[in-house]
Amino acid sequence: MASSTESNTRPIRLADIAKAAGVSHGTASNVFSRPEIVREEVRERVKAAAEALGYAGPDPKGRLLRAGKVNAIGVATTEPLSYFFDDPFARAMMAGISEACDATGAGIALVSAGNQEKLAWNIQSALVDGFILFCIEGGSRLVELTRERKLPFVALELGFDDDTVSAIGVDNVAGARLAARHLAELGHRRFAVLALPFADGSTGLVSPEQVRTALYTGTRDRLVGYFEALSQFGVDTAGIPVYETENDEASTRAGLETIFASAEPPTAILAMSDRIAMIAIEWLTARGIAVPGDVSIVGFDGVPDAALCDPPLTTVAQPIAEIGRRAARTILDFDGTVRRETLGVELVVRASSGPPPKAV
Amino acid sequence: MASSTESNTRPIRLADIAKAAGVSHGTASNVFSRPEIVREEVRERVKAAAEALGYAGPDPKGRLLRAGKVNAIGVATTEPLSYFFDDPFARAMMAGISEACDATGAGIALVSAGNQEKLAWNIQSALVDGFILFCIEGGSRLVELTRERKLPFVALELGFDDDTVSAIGVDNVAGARLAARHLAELGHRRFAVLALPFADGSTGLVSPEQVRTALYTGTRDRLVGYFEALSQFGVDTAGIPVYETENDEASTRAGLETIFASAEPPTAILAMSDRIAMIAIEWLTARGIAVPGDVSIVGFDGVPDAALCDPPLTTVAQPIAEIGRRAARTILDFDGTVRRETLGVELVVRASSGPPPKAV
DNA sequence: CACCTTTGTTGGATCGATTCAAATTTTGCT
DNA sequence: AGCAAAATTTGAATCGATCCAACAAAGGTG
Repeated sequence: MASSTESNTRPIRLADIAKAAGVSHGTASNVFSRPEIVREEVRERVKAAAEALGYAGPDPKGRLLRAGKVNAIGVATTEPLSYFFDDPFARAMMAGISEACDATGAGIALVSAGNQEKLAWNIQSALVDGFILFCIEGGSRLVELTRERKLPFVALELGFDDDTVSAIGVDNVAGARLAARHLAELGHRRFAVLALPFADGSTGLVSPEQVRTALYTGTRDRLVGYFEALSQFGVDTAGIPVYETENDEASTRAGLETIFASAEPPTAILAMSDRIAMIAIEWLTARGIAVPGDVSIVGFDGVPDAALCDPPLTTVAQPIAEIGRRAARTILDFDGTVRRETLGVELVVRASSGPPPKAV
Repeated sequence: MASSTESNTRPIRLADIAKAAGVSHGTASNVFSRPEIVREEVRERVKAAAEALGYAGPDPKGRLLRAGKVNAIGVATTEPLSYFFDDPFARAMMAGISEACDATGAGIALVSAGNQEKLAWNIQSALVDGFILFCIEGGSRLVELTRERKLPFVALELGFDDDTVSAIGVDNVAGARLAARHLAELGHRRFAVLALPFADGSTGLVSPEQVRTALYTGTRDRLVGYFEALSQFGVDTAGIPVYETENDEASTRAGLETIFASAEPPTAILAMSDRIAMIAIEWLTARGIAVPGDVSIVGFDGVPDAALCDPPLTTVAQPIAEIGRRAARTILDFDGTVRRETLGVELVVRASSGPPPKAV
């Protein structure tokens, strides 16, 4: 019940204290923004007036309009807000973004929403100097929405070929080659791929046609990398089942059901994300299929959790934090140019991959 | 090098398109904010003009000043920004906050900074409707800083006795009693406490004097709860070492060194956070001390990770997400009153606690 | 003492929108 | 056609600050 009596009085403005102190609003403003240029006696008088009236200091809302710069960068996704705190990949990325923001004193505004309509509104009304976009699914919509704000923005992962948008990602082809070569060198010849989305809203086994017309070229590139490397080992890539998941538990499990219903199940799984890989490990282990004894798995991303699961995951590690750092820098130091960066990846061999079982 | 030619032309304003379309700016504004009240013919004309000039839509910076509401809540801490994505407790809390924000379409602005000076500035200039404060260390400073903004704010964990600030926390005394009673009932009689900070910047063994003058009453209350319960079992609480940590690895390890240097080391450890407890488990295990065979440990908080460590941690679970949800609601539905809520906790028994070893 | 600096202060213009009472146009009806 | 009611449109006021050119006062110099 505190402060209910004074609740009808409207907040104190700078002009109010200027009047109270008997100075112009210009001087009053200076007292707060450049105190050194106003005479001490006056400065004290204004400060006293501010104190007496209970002035909260210059309202950033007012300052903002004049200054133009918000000094905050928006991070947007089509997922719910909690994605930023739950998903390991997002978290690692946010750590990198945080670091760059901490260094320059910029703030972070998280932008998302329950539904598409609100998302559009939230992007339109976000008070930020630029956006970093997490382009998971619905990435293209997100890009379109953001483009209309006419603010600098950068997409994480070069999701599409559109050269007009800044993007930071990794060399997916090279990374995928690394993963596939590793398994082939261990002796594997029967593979399955658990893929990320090629397009919005579809899941299931993927046809070459779908691959060719993939909306998400990152997914396609990884597949290309897998196949390139495997071809070099004489593997018939046409016979490899490629199951498109939504990078979640349900679709990954469905994919595994499909793949292992086969008469000749694979001895090695190429998973396009660590998330998928870890779900797969759990699924296989629960069914008594040994990893890597019976089936080897290689993930993609290199999230911190991957080192901690059982068995620890062999994976293609992206420099996630570095991507985040660069993305933030791109917005913070925006110079009007489109910037597309491709970073290198690294194969991290752990315990989820080994030679295929002897007897077939 | 895109768009370098047009970079010197200043952004299009609503007034520009009003002129171009030959209507007043009032009408132009209505086209965007209340399209239904303007005649279709005019509406189309204005939209066409906007399209032609490349207008990005009403600038939120301008709208904000008039509207007054930002529609975002600030979450502040004295830790670096990455704290929100690294710390399990913070993450669970943010998940609850996210949920409430998603539901109402509000945004989240993360506020922090590398140093104290920037922190002050960032709090003063954050564009938010209110704050949620993570009061770890330096909590009192954070509260003072925020209070000056004269915006609604709520402190997480009733860190201090100050009744003028809204706060949401748990019943620390009751929770601590639960933990201590559990261990006493298992037969333990020799205890040690790994505490959270009692005041800023101090660590080490704590004297009763320090406890009495504790800045953080949450820490004090937990200790009081521990001692109350143990006294009932005839344990001499005066002989229990209480080591103040900073809730991090270094100080916790130092505390363990101190505690286990004793001739009669404890058989049970009361840790005031899961973080501390998990660090302790790791430290003990690495030294060949079995948990719970040789030493039992009970944590506090109930972060998700606690269920996954080895052995799974017995702990006093706070309704973390619920606290977050309520905190967000408190800001979102602010009614001018001070609100202090105390939520219940629950003992979750897992494998880190068991009877003390037989032979002493 | 006139003149030039230096230092401080003033008040109008501006940032980009929304709002609302008043003015204007349309529509409906006889 | 005439007139009241309804539907649109206008333009000034406002939100809360910062910026800056112009001015005033004080200090220094020949």
